[in-house]
Amino acid sequence: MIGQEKISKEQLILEAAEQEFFIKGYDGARTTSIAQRAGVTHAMLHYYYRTKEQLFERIIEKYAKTIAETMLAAMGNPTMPIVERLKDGVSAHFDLVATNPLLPRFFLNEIIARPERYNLLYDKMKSIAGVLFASMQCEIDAAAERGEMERVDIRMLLMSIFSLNIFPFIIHDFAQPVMGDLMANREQFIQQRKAENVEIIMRRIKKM
Amino acid sequence: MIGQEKISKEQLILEAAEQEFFIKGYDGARTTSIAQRAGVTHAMLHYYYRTKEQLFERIIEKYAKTIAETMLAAMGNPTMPIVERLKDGVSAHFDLVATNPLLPRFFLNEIIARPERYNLLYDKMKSIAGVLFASMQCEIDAAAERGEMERVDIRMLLMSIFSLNIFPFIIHDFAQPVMGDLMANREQFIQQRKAENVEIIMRRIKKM
DNA sequence: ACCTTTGTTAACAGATTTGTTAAATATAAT
DNA sequence: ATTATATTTAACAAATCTGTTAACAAAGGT
Repeated sequence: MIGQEKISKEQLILEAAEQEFFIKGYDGARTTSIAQRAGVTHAMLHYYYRTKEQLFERIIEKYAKTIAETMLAAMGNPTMPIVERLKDGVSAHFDLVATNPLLPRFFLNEIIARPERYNLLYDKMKSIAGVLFASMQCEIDAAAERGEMERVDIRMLLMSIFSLNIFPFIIHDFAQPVMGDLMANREQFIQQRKAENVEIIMRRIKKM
Repeated sequence: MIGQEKISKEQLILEAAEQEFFIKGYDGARTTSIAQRAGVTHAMLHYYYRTKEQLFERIIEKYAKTIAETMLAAMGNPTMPIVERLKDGVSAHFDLVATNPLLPRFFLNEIIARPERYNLLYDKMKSIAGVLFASMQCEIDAAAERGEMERVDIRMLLMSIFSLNIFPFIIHDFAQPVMGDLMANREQFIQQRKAENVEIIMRRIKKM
């Protein structure tokens, strides 16, 4: 059989689980349904991954790095001057979110449903965020002093960036039917939305 | 017993179900857990509400109007001039979201997990939105023509408003630990966040 | 006091779902 | 070819969860 790509069943199950978990969450997902989606019996799922829990953890592990990188991307390139850096951050963060559009909602839901599970993640984030926030705030204050931008709280600004970049993907399927032609072409809409978010943040920090 | 408020068990169950469904979603919620939270046996839950499904629908019914009103509030007061109207809309929408901070995430999740359930809601929204969008866009274009504001797409602007007003409540519990003192006082943070969102939207539409 | 309606409990039944096991088949190594 | 190892299937076991039922208790009206 020429050109017949052979993907292992183990891999098929993992991909099916991803789709199922992302849409229905841990509680809503069924091992039998995941197996069915992967085209195998559910005994196979347990053979490769033992339990639903372990299968889930595999997926969490797989995406933990993606999430961390995405959030870091919003901080932009540290070598740039702060205004450009923020512009770059908005754009880079948006692109990464767009690459995994279902990930934020999935992850937030799981964290809210079982917060104790993610204590390690928290501690890591807290220490990293503390340092980053401080240094960026310092740069902002200096730039504000020079009249290059408004003095803003970096935490508020990042919350705005996350809101603007993530939420449109969360409501995407809900909003599409009521938005007329605006979201008809997905690629086009995403580009427009990115430009809009950059514009909003740039106007927010522009000295007036 | 003076001052001893007596709340019916029927009501206690409904309130417990609300909390449970809001946090864990339909699939994650357990009728036994809801009953336990309400301080009754789970047979009582079935006695009053027959099935988990019907109990869930009661809650959906209860909040459907709230959701519709909240979204409409973002359109502001139609008698105001458009710039003030938008400012009023951001503020009013934020306040309503803040009143039911768990509602948006809950509702979006349920709609995404079972879209077929909400077809009536969709049709109603589509017809209402179509008219409202058209009239607001008309006002914006007229104001832009007079140089009072930037010409923007009302649908993009509303998506920005929804994003900024809703997302902070979705990530609230997740963000709090990493934000230092910023979110320590909830009331204060909410006021700051509202002011920030108004500022962002006003800067977005300001003529430059 | 008596009867009716409503509320409450405990025990249980049925369905669903996760997970196991043992036997059968295929694959690879020696 | 033979052995060992990996994969696959079907049947089953155990746990969980939803929903029912029958017996019992409380409240309210006549």
